[in-house]
Amino acid sequence: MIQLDKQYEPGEVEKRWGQFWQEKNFFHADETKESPAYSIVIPPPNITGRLHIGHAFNNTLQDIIARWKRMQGYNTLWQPGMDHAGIATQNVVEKQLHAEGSNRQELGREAFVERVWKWRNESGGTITGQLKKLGCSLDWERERFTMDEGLSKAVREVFVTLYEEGLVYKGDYIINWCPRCQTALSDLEVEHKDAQGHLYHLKYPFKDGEGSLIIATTRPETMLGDTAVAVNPDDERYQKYKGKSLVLPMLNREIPLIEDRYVDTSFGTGALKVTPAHDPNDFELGRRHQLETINVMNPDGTMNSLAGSEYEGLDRFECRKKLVEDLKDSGVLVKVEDLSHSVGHCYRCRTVVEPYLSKQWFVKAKPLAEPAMKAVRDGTIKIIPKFWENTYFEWMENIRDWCISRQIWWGHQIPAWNCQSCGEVVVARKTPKTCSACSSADLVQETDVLDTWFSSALWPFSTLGWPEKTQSLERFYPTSMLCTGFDILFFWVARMIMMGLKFMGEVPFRDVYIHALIRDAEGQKMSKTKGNVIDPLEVMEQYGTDALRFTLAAFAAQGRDIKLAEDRIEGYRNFCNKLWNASRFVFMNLEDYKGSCALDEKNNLSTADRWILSRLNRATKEVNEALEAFRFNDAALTVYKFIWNEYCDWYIELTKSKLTDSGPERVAAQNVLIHVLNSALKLLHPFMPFITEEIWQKLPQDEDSIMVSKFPEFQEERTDAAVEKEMDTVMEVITGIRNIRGEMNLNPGLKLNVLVKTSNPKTQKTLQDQASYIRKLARVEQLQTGAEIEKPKVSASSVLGEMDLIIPLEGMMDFQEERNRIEKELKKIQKDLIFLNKKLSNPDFVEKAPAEVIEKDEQRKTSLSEKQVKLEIHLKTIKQGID
RNA sequence: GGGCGGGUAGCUCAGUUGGGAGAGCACCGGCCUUACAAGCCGGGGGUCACAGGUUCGAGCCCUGUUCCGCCUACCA
Repeated sequence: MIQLDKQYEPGEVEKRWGQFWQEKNFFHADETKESPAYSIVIPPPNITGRLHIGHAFNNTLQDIIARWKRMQGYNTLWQPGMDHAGIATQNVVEKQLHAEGSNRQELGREAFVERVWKWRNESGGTITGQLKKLGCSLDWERERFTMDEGLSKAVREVFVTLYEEGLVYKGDYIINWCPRCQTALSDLEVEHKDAQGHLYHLKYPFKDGEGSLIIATTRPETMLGDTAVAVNPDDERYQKYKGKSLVLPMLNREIPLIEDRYVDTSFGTGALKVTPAHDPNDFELGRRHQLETINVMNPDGTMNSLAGSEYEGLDRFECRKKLVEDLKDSGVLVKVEDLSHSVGHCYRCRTVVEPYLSKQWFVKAKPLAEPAMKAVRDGTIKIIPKFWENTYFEWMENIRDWCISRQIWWGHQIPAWNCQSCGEVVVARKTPKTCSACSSADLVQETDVLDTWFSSALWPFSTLGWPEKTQSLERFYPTSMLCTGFDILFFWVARMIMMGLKFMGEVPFRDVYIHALIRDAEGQKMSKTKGNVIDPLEVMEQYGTDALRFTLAAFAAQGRDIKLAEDRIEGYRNFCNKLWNASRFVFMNLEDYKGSCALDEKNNLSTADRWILSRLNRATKEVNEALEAFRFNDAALTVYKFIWNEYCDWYIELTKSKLTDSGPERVAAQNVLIHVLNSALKLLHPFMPFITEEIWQKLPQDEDSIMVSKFPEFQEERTDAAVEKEMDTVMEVITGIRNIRGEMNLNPGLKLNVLVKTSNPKTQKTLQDQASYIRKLARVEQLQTGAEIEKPKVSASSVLGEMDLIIPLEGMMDFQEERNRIEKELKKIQKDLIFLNKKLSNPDFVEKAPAEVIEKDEQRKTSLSEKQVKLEIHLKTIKQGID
């Protein structure tokens, strides 16, 4: 006989089954298998990453779907892998070097990249092990890395093709520059934060010495790169200065006054200093007016020689400080205003980003965005919840070219070579030996690498072997669903759609499930600096992985952020224990069990048996439907309620009386106990893989693992509405008795005699047939039913629909207590009746409401009235008892 | 500036076609009833942010107000 401990201990169990699944290779998807495929690619975590609660959430949801689909018989692939995370990883290794008193420049590019690989092989990807701990059924055999040879080949193929089609170009533009990381960033990689700054008003004198203009700026240090002042041609105030020149203070450079309708006459003074090398709008202005561009900063954010000898070498913010002092001293600074404005920061290191003119590579986005929008518009791709589609369209419609070059060393080096002889740029799939224009061998490869998101954009097909025509690609592309947070909707999802359509001619996935962000109990975003992070690994240690997973699923209602509170996790840990102990009970009653767990319909199934089977069937339907629609919380809650509130609270209690007998009823109960437990475990398995496997393996069955067993399916014919109704009656009586017991403060151990008066012969029969249940669960000695029952004077009673529940309490009646109870009930009824009467006497309602609604209310009114009458009579006798 | 999401029990949140609101935790009372005290039984608790509107009927649909959160934007 199988015995379980009194408490479920997750630690050892999780380790054991985690290993078992992998040894058995159950996570592997076979591309040669013909059964219908279901595929998901993991959002590749950074190799620098450690599992945080967001990962845990994201991957739990994917695993739920993967395990569910696998059990449904789909050839299920969940593709694992990691992202090389260019800037983040480079930062990590540079920090190490710094600690050693070295830096990457000292090491040189080749040695540095080698060092990063070494780091990655040794300590990169700790998250892989953590995902395994979480129970993720990823096909580890297929693990990919964005810097792998195959994926690098895909990157080159895509880059070169786009270049050949003119969709990749190189040029001088203002980009977002991080002076700390010393690289360009895409628009998306800049985080805008509101900051309290200053608006400096500066006086620029006219060259002819007659008067001056006041301009306003938030970044005074950029004035050193000014090459014009602009006003709006319609601005009356400045008409008279047309065609004049000004003198740039401090540097005494002559700059023209230009006119452009871009200038907002209502902001500041209506006069705008123009710095084409340090502001995107000024850059455009400069282009329109053929202005000189003067870049006054070094890549590290210090001022260069063009800023003048006074400022050269100073950091941009030091420069600002000194310059403002100097401007004040020389009378140029007219006034300083406070101004709150938004300032861009590097998303990797939080340094204030500098708009910076430099030569970069770009992807032309518009032509790629058009089909990507269409795919969502026509429903080829479904975004769930749907409201994210709006966000997607809005961004796509205003999409700008994507800056893809990064001035770092860790990443895919751009496959472009500059000919040192003739200046030709050679872009090629294979490293060229000679210049395509002049045949010189003097080629130097572009030093920049590609944005990490460039390779991520290819993930759904590059991981499957593209550009080779592999069977995996054939089998698993397009993938079925993508599960991710909204924070990377543009970074990643949109770009995958663009690239997938461009290079595969087909969308990369059908369903995109966008989940919410996990916050702390106060709704704050979790962050290390705030110290409010919940570490999933600690939670798993403390409460068990299954409890964490279930909590996350139960919280995953669509469209709302998740405030994670620890007591919820504890609650679901208790659920594990509940399930464990229910199973313990089942095993304790199997010592003589010989049958198979297959359900023989011809067995003498009791009412309770048939009831729980019917309920199981309903739960099964709901779970499948909920998962189909990615309503994880509904699915989780359905299983939870079924197991706890139906199987445990009622069915197990009901079987106890059957199990004490020997004979067919005991065997039937055993069969049903096992069958329902088995099915419930399967329903729960996607959410709680470990505990379900542990219990399931002990059940009599001959399959290898619950994770490859068949997921329950709804069977119409298993639904038994009649028996559910019967059980409802029984449960109603039991609850009614318990209620009286509780409210009358009767000892729970006290056996009671109970009378149920009802004129409905069917109900009478039900109660008589199921009397043993009522006796056992409500602690009843004698149960008498009939139409002509005389109510003893000293008794408590309540009205349950068509039944009068009467409990004689001679010698132990607390009349006052009973009176309170009845009056409370009557009060409620009166309130309801007033409401119903009002409603039903409203001619509009009777005239316009659907017949079934009126019917329902009429019935309610009738039964309430009857109940009222009965209770009033009862109350009268109670009052006599008091007197 | 524009857009989106949200305000439901003390707390965290469900509520899928509009027909008088649910869960978990917390709280109160009673139980070691031979699976489970991480449990069992019973109970109290809500002008569904506010104000209008549509409707016989609104937590749900429409308008406005307000508070919170997020995304987005080149006003120097």
